[in-house]
Amino acid sequence: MKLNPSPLGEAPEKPGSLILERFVPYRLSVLSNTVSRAIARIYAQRFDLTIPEWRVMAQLGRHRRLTASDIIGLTAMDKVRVSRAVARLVGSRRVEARSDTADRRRQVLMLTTAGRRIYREIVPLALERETRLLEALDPKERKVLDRMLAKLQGQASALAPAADGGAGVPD
Amino acid sequence: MKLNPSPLGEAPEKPGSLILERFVPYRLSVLSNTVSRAIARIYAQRFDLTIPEWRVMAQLGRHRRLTASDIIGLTAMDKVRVSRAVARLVGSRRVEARSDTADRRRQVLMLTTAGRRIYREIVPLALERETRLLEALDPKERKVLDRMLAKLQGQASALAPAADGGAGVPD
DNA sequence: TGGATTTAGTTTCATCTGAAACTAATATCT
DNA sequence: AGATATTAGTTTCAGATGAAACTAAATCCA
Repeated sequence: MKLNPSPLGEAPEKPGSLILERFVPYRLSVLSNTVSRAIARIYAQRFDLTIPEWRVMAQLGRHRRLTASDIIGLTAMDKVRVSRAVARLVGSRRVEARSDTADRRRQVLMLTTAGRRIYREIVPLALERETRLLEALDPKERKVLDRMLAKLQGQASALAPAADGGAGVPD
Repeated sequence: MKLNPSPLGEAPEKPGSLILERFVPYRLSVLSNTVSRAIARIYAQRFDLTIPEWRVMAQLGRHRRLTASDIIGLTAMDKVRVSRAVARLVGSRRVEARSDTADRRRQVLMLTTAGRRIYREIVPLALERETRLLEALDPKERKVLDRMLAKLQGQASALAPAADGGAGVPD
């Protein structure tokens, strides 16, 4: 492994040349994968949960009753993923789906008792992982990170072509 | 879209509760996906390249001649991905693979003339995307981001269980 | 030397993904 | 009301993915 000095602000080797190891989109991807993988392992091993399932549970843990559409809006997942995650969670009796009498296309989702128990078990594990990750930073850096994540997400969504909700083209 | 104030450093709603939208691993994942997607679109549409293929080309663009193992070491991709990316690149005549006479398990890879032409075409596009993404930050923030990415990657690798080679434990 | 181990890279297999097509129900328009 | 358009959610299909098994070549070691 060789060190890779010369950060973003510094002069790159040659302007107009590309060094993957310093390319921010690449680094973000590698970091995000490493982190996700570490976390997914907990969910999968101990609870037989995928990340999309966990995201659904996390939202239901906070909001009590939501439709699939609500969850799509809240989690940046597409409807296929949500649909599948919900199906599995219903299958494993962690989520209950009641079809809404007012609008029978919709289903109102809630954690079951078992689901809630698992949710309460996972939350501290997840928070602990996050804490350990952020231990690498000092408190000031953590605040900066927070702000930067927000800014970058905004910029990235702006660059992204028409994908999810976003500001996209209205029709 | 609703605003999501109350950053990392701030008091969370309730200590011990988890708000996905503020959970750093989640935010990293969403951000990385948004960015990757925006970039992948360029590669795919204009050049019929996947991200793994682009990463291979990027390394060959810089290092001229590499084996698949070298690329694995350089890109945080596993050997399956590299193998497949290389196979496709050879198929599309963008990379040439010469089996190494000294060690016939190995193949030395290099960009073909066509590969190099495409590489030179992509580099400025990729850099331009990165620049636009980072426009959201001021120069100071960019430097901080660079440092943080490095720190977080280090920490994440440490947390990650035995996965890839990585910097792992030096032994 | 020759068997056991390691290394380089490929293939298999069982999932995961998402775009697009689809179904069912509601809302809108005339 | 009845046709048309939207919305909620599911299914299909064609890849992408990675762990594990596999092949082939090189290295180790007794």
